[in-house]
Amino acid sequence: MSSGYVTLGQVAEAAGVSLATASRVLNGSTSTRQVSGELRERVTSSARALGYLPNASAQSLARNSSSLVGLVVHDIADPYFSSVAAGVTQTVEEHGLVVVLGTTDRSPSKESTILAALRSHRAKAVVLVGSRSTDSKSTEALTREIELFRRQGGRVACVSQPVLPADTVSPDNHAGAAELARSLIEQGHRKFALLAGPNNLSTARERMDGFHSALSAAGLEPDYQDVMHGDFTRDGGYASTRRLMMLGTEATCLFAVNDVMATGAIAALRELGVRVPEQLSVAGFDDIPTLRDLTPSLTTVRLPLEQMGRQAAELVLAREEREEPRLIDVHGEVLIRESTRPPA
Amino acid sequence: MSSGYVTLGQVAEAAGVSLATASRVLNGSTSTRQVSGELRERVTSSARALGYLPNASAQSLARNSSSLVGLVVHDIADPYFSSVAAGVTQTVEEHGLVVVLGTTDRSPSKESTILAALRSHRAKAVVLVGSRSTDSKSTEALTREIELFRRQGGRVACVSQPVLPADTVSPDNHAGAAELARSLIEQGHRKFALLAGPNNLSTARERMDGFHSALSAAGLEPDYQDVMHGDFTRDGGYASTRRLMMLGTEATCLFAVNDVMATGAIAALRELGVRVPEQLSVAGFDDIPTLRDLTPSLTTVRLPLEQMGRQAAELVLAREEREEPRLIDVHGEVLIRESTRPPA
DNA sequence: GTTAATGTGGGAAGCGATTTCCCATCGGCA
DNA sequence: TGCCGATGGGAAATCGCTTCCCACATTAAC
Repeated sequence: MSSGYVTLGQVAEAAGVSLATASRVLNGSTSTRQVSGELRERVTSSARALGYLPNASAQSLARNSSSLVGLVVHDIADPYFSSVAAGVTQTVEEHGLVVVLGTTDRSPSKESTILAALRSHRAKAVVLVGSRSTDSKSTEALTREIELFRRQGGRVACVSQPVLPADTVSPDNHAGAAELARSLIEQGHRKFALLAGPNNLSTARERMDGFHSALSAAGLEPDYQDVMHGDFTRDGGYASTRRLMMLGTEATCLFAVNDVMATGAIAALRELGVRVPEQLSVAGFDDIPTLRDLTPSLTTVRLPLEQMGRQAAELVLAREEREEPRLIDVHGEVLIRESTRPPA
Repeated sequence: MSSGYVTLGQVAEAAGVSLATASRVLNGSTSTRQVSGELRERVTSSARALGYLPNASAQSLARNSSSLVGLVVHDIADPYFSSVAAGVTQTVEEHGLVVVLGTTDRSPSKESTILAALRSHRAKAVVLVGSRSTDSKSTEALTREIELFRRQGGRVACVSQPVLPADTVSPDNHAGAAELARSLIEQGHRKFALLAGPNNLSTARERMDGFHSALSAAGLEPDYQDVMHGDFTRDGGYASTRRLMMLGTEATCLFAVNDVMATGAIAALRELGVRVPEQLSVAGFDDIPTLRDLTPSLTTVRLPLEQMGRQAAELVLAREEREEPRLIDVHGEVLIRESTRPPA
């Protein structure tokens, strides 16, 4: 009573039935087994009376599977990840399961560690959010970890990274960036500066590629001197932009591969006395909800982040056990707002 | 091999020792027991060779305690919570533990559900973030849940809510809001409009009270017609502000009890053609990192959100088992920025 | 009126660790 | 040489729950 736990055995005893029966009742009749109504009632009521709460560890051990679902992000404070995380969390909780949050800090080794922990807990599934480095070196350990995870019956889904043979919710970065580029060209821009991401991240590269291909299609040669590599963070965007401006550029429009970097860029430009969009247009990607109130409002490519999280979770929690890894394509909608305008 | 798990038994067998010995080695010698160096080596190496990974459920069952630490927030997409969450997560992971994320959606019943799940998993501790309703009705079940949780040996810490008898990291909302009010008065403001939070949330009320008390101290009577109640969300702030302006106000400064609502307020004012700060000053509270790049930059009270998360986690993970619930006071620093200026 | 089919409850064997005893062995010391 | 206290290792009991399998009963089928 004071420090004790109520066990199934105690419930069974109180109800005057065997452990097996009590278990059956509380599990809503395992498979086709039936329990008479009267016993069922006795068990449930004494369980309630005793305040019985099953020991999840014991259940996991016996069932060899837990009610845990992993959610792996790089940085939960980053609004991109927190938006997706919100979707994942909602869905997982709706299914009566529990979210285990792991943050990688963008380190592949940490990611492997997290996956191992999930494996150790016999997690039911895991949703990997954000793009990973694609160079085989650092992916190797991760891939093996994932392989082990699914060998245990765990399901895996990715958001924004069709790297692994797993269900994936993938925004069409290439098309979105290309469409954005076309809109900017249409506005009259001819020379662009680019705030790229780390080159080994698929997401970053896809957005760059999409942007480039649209430029090429329009007969424009991107000026590679105006490409700065950032790290997807606000401060990275800020620093890269300062560097870019110090070096000097003739670009009339700056495309940052995500909104967070674009935010840093605008901050840097303001400090340097460069007015946006009058002197330099700025465009981003993602349409981060928290950043929608920036001034000037960001021209960007909208991604339904929260919904993507929900879809990934659904994918991984779906009863159906399909062979083919599913790929859900997400369309990004170009939003022309205040931060871009036709060049002077 | 193909679908199997490696158990401690297999490791022991491979090393030619008993289960007990293998367990002792892998746990770094339980209590004062020593294992000879040679055996120790044999065990660790065959564990590594076999790719042994302990079954966390089995460990939890045997030890009656898991490596899980709960993190409960209202809405992980809200930058306030994601900032604190980042701090908590960092610290928990540094300790080699695993974070279980629960989102309440601001519903007390969901919160109880989460706590029960944590109890069921024998979580080591839980960090509750964000203020809860203080009316006893909805707190009752939660309090009981918490009581049960700690009876099981679980530790509890709260961030920003010294409601329960638990370790708490609490910003000094009253003092911060008062200091902010004094600064605004010093700027020359005499009539204020207030975007309050839900009245039953301690955080919201403390900030209101602090603000009011500073006004009174300055001989100013707050005009209660200009108090709008919001819900801590951006859209709530937006809607309340529209309502406020429709009703008309003579205030020269609008104080929103958090940055998120202030953001909504600024958006509404812009739509209404009211210039900030020229026509109306706006101040917030929290200094949300993601919102620092707003234009105009927000006058606010800075709270070290991430650090608060870290502290709460430290509190709950500290080895020392102190009797008195600890209370860590966090000072909020007033930051006068662009969104407020002396009235015309 | 047997035999077979079905429906229900209980017994007991795991699940994979931890941990408590208990025993064997090895020195040390008288 | 003999006894005793350490010391290191193993057998086995748990932890709380699920589930296979058997027993008994009731009813259906012939």
